[in-house]
Amino acid sequence: MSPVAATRWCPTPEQLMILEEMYRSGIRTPNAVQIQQITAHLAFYGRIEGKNVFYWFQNHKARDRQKLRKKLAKQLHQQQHHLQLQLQQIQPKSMSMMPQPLSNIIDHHNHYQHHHNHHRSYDHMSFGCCSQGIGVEAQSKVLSEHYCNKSGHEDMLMQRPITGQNTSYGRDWMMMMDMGPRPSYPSSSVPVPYCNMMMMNSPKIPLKTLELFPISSINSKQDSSKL
Amino acid sequence: MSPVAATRWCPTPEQLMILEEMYRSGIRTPNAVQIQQITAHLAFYGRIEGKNVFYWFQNHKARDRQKLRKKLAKQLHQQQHHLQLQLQQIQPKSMSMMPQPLSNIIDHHNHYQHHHNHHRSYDHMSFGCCSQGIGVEAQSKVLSEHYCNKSGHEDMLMQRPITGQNTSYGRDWMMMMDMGPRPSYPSSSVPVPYCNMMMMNSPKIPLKTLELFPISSINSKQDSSKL
DNA sequence: GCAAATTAATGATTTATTCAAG
DNA sequence: CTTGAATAAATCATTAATTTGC
Repeated sequence: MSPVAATRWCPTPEQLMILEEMYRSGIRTPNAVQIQQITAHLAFYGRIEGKNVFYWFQNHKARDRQKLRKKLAKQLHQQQHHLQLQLQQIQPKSMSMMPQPLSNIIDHHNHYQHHHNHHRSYDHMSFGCCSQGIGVEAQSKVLSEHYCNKSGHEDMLMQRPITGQNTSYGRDWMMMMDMGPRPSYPSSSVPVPYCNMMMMNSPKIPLKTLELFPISSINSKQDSSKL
Repeated sequence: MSPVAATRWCPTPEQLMILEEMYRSGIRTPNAVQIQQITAHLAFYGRIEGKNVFYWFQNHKARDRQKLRKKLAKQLHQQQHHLQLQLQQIQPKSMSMMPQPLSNIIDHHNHYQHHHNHHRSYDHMSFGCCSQGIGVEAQSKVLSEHYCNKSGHEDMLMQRPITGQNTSYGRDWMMMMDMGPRPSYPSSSVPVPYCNMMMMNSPKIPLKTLELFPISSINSKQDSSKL
């Protein structure tokens, strides 16, 4: 048996530097094709597989967020005190300021009434608090933005395909799968709802065509097809 | 146009943290005055309206309860199960053949076994330098992964293969990914220092390694995607 | 100086959550 | 309401740093 490769991947300094540079310059969740390419290039410096690249970005991003969160939490810990004081000023005897254990009881008590009241007072609101493609993702986006803010890309950051799936690994993997098992559909017509146009994150192109011709043309077609 | 504002509210990390802290400290159904106050405070960190605060507490409370319910249900179920077992012990009948969801039992006993034969693998990687034998190792991995495959239940026997990868949804696409890395570099290829290539924000992709990797067309857009 | 012991980092997996399509 | 896709969070496991006693 092969004496090597029975252990976890350990990035060489070169690989690490490149990955970090990529991260710094904004890559967070590379799609399948990107991963492929990154992997191919990093392979020059040592053993590496696609999954290593995938995991590296996942972990790095997560730990970045984690770090940032701790930082913010610390910062806010002080504000916390301040806030509480102010809240107490608002309603010195408010039940809502009671310690947690009582919350359930309290809640039961005034649920009906409060709910009713508020509902009334906000009668005019539109109840569209859901059903758009923004959510946790966006939040984390904000986080990472805080961390590696580049310039004025904020609006781009917030943009997500409004109705569509998030761009991501999933579809890409499927496409790769198509390479092997079964070509369910001709590579020209891909049955995936494309909505990311401006979002530019998924080359929904069967991988096999990668080395043959520029994908941009296809992309542009798709772009115009939606939205 | 002005960045956003036409989309639903998306709490900034600071806002979220403050809201969560308030929730933790007992606030469940803030009244109108409180909402106003909270809103005013949170407005410091970003766009926010009273209704956002209102809905946030509403949703958070609801989901909290939901979580709790599930948890309790689970506990109860377990207790029942234990009780049953105890009863059966008292009155042992045909316990031996008791049909049980094996998955539960089998499940969490993984823990891989160690492999201490490998710190060797660094030898040829020599931190600091590069440009040598890569390429071959990946195969063994692919091979071993090939065994524990979905769809076959005989694989249960193989579960927790000694060297690594656990079963799971991850593996499938990793295998797919393995198609790509293709560590076998064309002999001519030179490791262009290449960090920028993948993420050049420029919409038009300059690029040096173009001849080898058709990245340009793909990357041109995606790269800026996630930054 | 040196390993054994301990701790910190980080690669790899698993679990929980979220969104929205059916 | 259920379910699939995506992925963030939590966790596990191993490797590197480091501390420690000799």
